[in-house]
Amino acid sequence: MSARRSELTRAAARLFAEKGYHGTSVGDLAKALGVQKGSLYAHIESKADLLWEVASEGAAAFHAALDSVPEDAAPVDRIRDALRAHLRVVAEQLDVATVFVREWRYLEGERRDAFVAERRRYEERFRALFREGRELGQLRTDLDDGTAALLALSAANWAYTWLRPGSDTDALADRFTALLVDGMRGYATR
Amino acid sequence: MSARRSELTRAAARLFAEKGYHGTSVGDLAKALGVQKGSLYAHIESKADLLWEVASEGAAAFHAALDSVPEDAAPVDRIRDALRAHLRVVAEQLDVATVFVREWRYLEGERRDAFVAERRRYEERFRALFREGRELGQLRTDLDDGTAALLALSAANWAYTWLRPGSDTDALADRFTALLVDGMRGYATR
DNA sequence: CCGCCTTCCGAACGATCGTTAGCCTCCAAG
DNA sequence: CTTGGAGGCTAACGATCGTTCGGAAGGCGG
Repeated sequence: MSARRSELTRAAARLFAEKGYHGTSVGDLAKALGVQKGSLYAHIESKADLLWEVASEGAAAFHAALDSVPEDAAPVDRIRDALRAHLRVVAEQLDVATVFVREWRYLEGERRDAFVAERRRYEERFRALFREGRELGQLRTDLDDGTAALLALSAANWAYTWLRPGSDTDALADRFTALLVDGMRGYATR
Repeated sequence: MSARRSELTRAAARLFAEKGYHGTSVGDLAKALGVQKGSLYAHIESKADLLWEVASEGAAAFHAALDSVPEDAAPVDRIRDALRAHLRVVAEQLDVATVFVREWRYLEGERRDAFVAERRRYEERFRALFREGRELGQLRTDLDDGTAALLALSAANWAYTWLRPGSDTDALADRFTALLVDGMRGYATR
């Protein structure tokens, strides 16, 4: 992919995140590149292509982040690492993450279906961390792991609204993990 | 406000939630009422009025929900009640809640400023529950109440994406609260 | 019965939308 | 030296956007 084309994708991510997909016109994208809007069609077939591309980039980034979590570590450590990895993606690729979380729903047809499947798969991988943690006995055996995963995923998915680039996302993820593990009333058990 | 006008506001909430503010045309709104689009201007001055109205309705609903939390109850109970109240609003007014959480950012000018102030005030009221819980000693004294509030608010604000009308929101809120209080590893202390 | 108010229609407004077309320029590979 | 592709231009397309306007029903209070 040409350098110009990459610039276009980056501009699309930024503008879609800032003004929304339907709030961003092809003219806006052209202006961001300093070009007439008709010229963009040397690079794309339609505006929808850009949304698909940015959304796919987001899916790839989050899956790659989860891939970095070691499979043989202790469950609590894996949960902490998964949260670290997720928040790092959000902070380092905020525009892409925003499109991944909020703007994907303007995808249409089979692209939408394909994206939803990838998104569901990501959340399922996340959920599995909690289920395995309970099954392996490192988390309380009566844990409601579905609720725990939902709570963690809520924090992860909501992060794009408040997380700013440059934040110490590892520390943030560790605070979330500590709270999830020990709670607000319990006392440290280690 | 006339009955017809209320119908229009409800249709706007539904369509803005389903297709987004910029993805909803005045023609779409007119079709929902079975009317020509020009006819809507007997009720409103602009499309932006409807967004403002729905967003304001959401702010009022969430603040009213927090008002229902008794001030003299124990901190943990107040947190549980606040979560219950919030999730109940989401489930019972899903469209309005969706606009309140996601579509408000297309407000412009002083309306946007006013909304942001109301939203910040709501989150601040929520945060105070955790801070007071720590200060009053019912939560661990070394609690990171900012992180705890962020976690709870994330769950609350993300709920519109998965919560369906008719869910048992009280039970849901109780599960969230139990997890926040006791954690995934701790054992019940009562 | 009159006049007003609400509600809607049908038509049109200018602006902007996403997209296409034909033409031009530049540069690198053959 | 030629040629072809990449990238950009200007102009225009039909569609749709949010909004305005004049007129006309219909009901309701005076």
